[in-house]
Order: sequence, then C-alpha cells, then structure tokens
Amino acid sequence: MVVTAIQEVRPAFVPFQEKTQNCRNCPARRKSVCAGAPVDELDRLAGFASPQQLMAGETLIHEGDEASHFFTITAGSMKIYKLLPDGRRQVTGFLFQGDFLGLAFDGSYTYSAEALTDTTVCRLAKRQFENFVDDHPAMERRLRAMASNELAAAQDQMVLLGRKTALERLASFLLGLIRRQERLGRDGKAIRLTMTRNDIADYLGLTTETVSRTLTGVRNQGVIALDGTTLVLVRDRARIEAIAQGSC
Amino acid sequence: MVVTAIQEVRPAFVPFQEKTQNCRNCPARRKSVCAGAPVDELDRLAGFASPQQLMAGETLIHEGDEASHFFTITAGSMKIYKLLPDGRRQVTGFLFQGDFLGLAFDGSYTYSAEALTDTTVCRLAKRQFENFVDDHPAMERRLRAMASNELAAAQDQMVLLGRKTALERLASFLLGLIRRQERLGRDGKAIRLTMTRNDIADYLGLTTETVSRTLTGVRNQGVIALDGTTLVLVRDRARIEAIAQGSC
DNA sequence: CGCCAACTTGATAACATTCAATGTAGGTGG
DNA sequence: CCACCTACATTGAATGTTATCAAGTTGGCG
Repeated sequence: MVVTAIQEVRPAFVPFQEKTQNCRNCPARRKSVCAGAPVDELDRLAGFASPQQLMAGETLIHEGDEASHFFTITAGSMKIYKLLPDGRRQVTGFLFQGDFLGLAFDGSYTYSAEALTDTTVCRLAKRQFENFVDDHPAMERRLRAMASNELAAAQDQMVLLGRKTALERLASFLLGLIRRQERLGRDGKAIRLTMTRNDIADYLGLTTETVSRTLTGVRNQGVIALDGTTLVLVRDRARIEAIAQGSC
Repeated sequence: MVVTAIQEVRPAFVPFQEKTQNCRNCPARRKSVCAGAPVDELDRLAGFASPQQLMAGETLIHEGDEASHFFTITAGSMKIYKLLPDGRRQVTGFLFQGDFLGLAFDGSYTYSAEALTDTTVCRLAKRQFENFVDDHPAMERRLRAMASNELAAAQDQMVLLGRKTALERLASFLLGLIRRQERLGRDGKAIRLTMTRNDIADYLGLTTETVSRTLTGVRNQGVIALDGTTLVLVRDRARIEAIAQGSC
C-alpha cells in the first residue's frame, strides 16, 4: 500500500516529446519561477525555452563553465555540488520539480549539477530570459523570493554543518525530505531516497560510513524502518524533530 | 605607519546627528541596496528611513521576532547568527557598510544580529520599503543581485564547514577579510579583527581554542604576524590562498 | 545467475573538542 | 596613576566523535 504510493513517485521515464516547448502545459509551471509570468506571455517564454532530458547520473552543468543558460526542473531530481582541488566534495543542495538553477553567478556557474534520477529540465537562454524578467516585475519578485528562501535554507544548512552532530545532521536531513513531501501534498510516512549514501554524506559533511552507521542506529532505535536501502519508513516523526533540533 | 592606516578604519564613534535622514548624503548609499533608487526619489525613501545607533555588543534583531523593519548598515560591523536550543551558536555572517539585513524571512527574522563595533544602521519600515521597491525595478533587481551574491557566498561557506580542515577554514576566513578590504580600495596587508576568537570559532564551526591554536600555528610559520590580538599582518598572501583552497 | 557498485560493519587512528590552568589587555574606581 | 577586575586569549593534557582503512554483504541489473 505504502509501497504503491511510492512507486507513483518514480514513474517510468516518459520524457517530453514535443520539439517546441509549450509552457501552458508545463507540469512545473505553478511551482517554478514561471508562475510569475502572465499567461498571455507564455508563448514568448516558450520561444527561448526548450526541454532537455537527462539520464540518472548525467551532468547538466559544470562549475566554472561559462553560463549561457538557466534551468528549471520540470520532473525528476538533481544534486548540486562544489569540489575542492583535491576532490573533496560538498553537495550544497538537492533540487526537485520547480527548482531553479542559476540564481547565483556572475558569468559562470558557481556549482556543478547532476541528475539523480532521470530528469527533465527546461533550458532557458540566459540573455532572453533576463530580458523577459526585466519586462515582468512579478517574475523578478519571484526570483528574489526564491533566492531569499534558498538563502534562509543555506543558513540552516550552515548551522547543521557547523554545529550539529552526525545524528542530528541525519535527522535534520530526513526531516527536510519529510517536510518537502508533505508540502507537495503527499504524506511523509515513507521517503524514497533518490541519492546514494555518499551523496548524503557529502551533503551533511560526513563520510559514507558514518551515514550508514547512523542510519542503522536510528533504525535500531525504532525511529525509522528501512525497506531495502532507499525506502525509509518514518515510525516516530516527533523523535526525528527532537533529534534534529538538538534537544536530545 | 601601518598602524596609522588601521586607526583610520576605526575612528572615534561619531553618530549621525540629523533627526531626519538625508539619503543624499548617506555614506553607504552607493554600496547599498539604495544605489538602485533614482536620485529624485531619495526624499521619499528618507520618509521612512531613520538612522539608529548601536553600541558594540548591542543586539539589533532577535531570531524569531516579528520583522517590522529592514536595515542597511551605514557604518560599523555586525554579526548575524542562529542558535540551537541548547545554546550552540552558528555565526552565518559578518556584515559591513552597505550590507542589508532582512533579505530572507517570511514574517519574522530568521537570525539574530548584534553589533561588533559601534555601528549605525538605517532603519527602514518594512511595508513602505516594500512598496517603494515595487515602484522601482532597479531596486528589485539590486535586491535580487544581493541575495544571489549572498547565496553564492553561503555555498562557499558550506564547503568550508562541511569539508575543510581547521587550518583551511582559518585561511579562508582571513582571505575573505583581505579580499573585502581590497574591494573597498584599501590594501589587504593589515587586517583588524573586529570580532572575538569565539565569534570566529562560531563562524568557522570550531572552538575558541582551536582558532587560537591554529592562528598561533600560521603565525609561527611566518604566514602572518600578530600585533596584539586584533591586528593581523599578512606576510604571505599566496600561502594563505593555497591553504584556503586545500592545496597544502 | 552472476557481477559490480553500493552499502554495511569492524578495528584503528586522527583531528578537534573538552576540561583545566595560566596569561594578557582594556576599563574602572580608589 | 596605579591596582584590580573582568573579558578574552593562549596553552596544555586528556577525551571523544568521526574519519580512515579494511573486509564483507547486499541488491539491482544485465
């Protein structure tokens, strides 16, 4: 039953087939920056927007590359990350439907982005998109709101990385996934992890081994159950919240 | 000689005396969000802007309080931080002239802000400021640009907190101060630390002791020299950059 | 059915924290 | 003006959480 619900989250990959993007039918429009565009301007928007399919594991942008496009995630999930010269990696976020890539740069991308699952993004020509935004204050406002929200989330993540224990980090991470799922109208009782333990580790500033051990720990305490390695069943949400806050 | 230059950075505290704010003369205008306001609208802006003086150590906003105002730093320096219930603290940023407080919230402040030195801020009534911004696209654009820059900086800080060693964190921190000073047109050979070791520790996700030890370490290696506890003399900037990147 | 990547588990080691004591500087009052 | 007081900073020793190194195990997929 629960499993059935989850399978719906991960449908067989059916990419957009249309060659010309039609923004009116876009499943992500209301969630994305495009919700700020008036309906009668959607065709102009479609003029410089094109869908792009990514297979799981495919890289969309490389940190440092010249930024010629913005992107909105239409379907699927991605991770964004930064690398140190010696290969140490910090995942700065996991992105889902409606999320925007490219808010922060000055000519070149400041992070790399890779698809976690099969993903569809909407590719927006930078120059034309910027002109469009200049003509639509509601869009500009929405971009700022999105940037502000991301900034607040980034500050929460700084608290996590700077001051929380491994257990608290993992609980905070799970809670974030639960809340996101609830925001999207689904219940937060079962969470499908679309990223590897290594991705989670690089997001939480830990190692794969510590993530694995900590996950086993909370499972043994009955806070969660695991069905396979990717399906987390939430048994005691209140406990997760308490741990995440550090009141434990 | 160097000390003389530094003393100019920290003049005796002479607050604005004017009761009515005059945005035209504002020393921070060109650096701040207000640079996006047309000159002939500065008087309207001044109508809901009032200067406020803070003594070193004074708290301007408390995380969680209802947000009724935005602020721009006119002179001085502040720290912004978040607390966990048990008192663990993460400093999410140090703010200086021209910086804006309040980019990210939804009714209430998401962080606390405290003056490091005697500081003057420009207090902006939230509602009226928002209306003003709605009427001035250039201001909206500037707010977004500022949010984007802060977001990029926040992502850099995530890399620091999640993946760098104590030594690398300290070098990154010093480099940030050096670069900011250079951006402001002064040379980066001497840096006055306006924050305590504890503030630095809470910014870098370390303890006071580790910051102190690490600082002593780089001093003993000749990378920097210390004059008292607050004046850092940069001896080997290239080395600091190399360490900060992790190539060491 | 078997392979390979991902995951888990265990033993050891390291870096940073914690606890503790001492040192130093700026500010206040006698 | 100096001594004292309090904050802040430094240094040392012991501890601990997480990383590292090293096997094994699982499970998804051809």
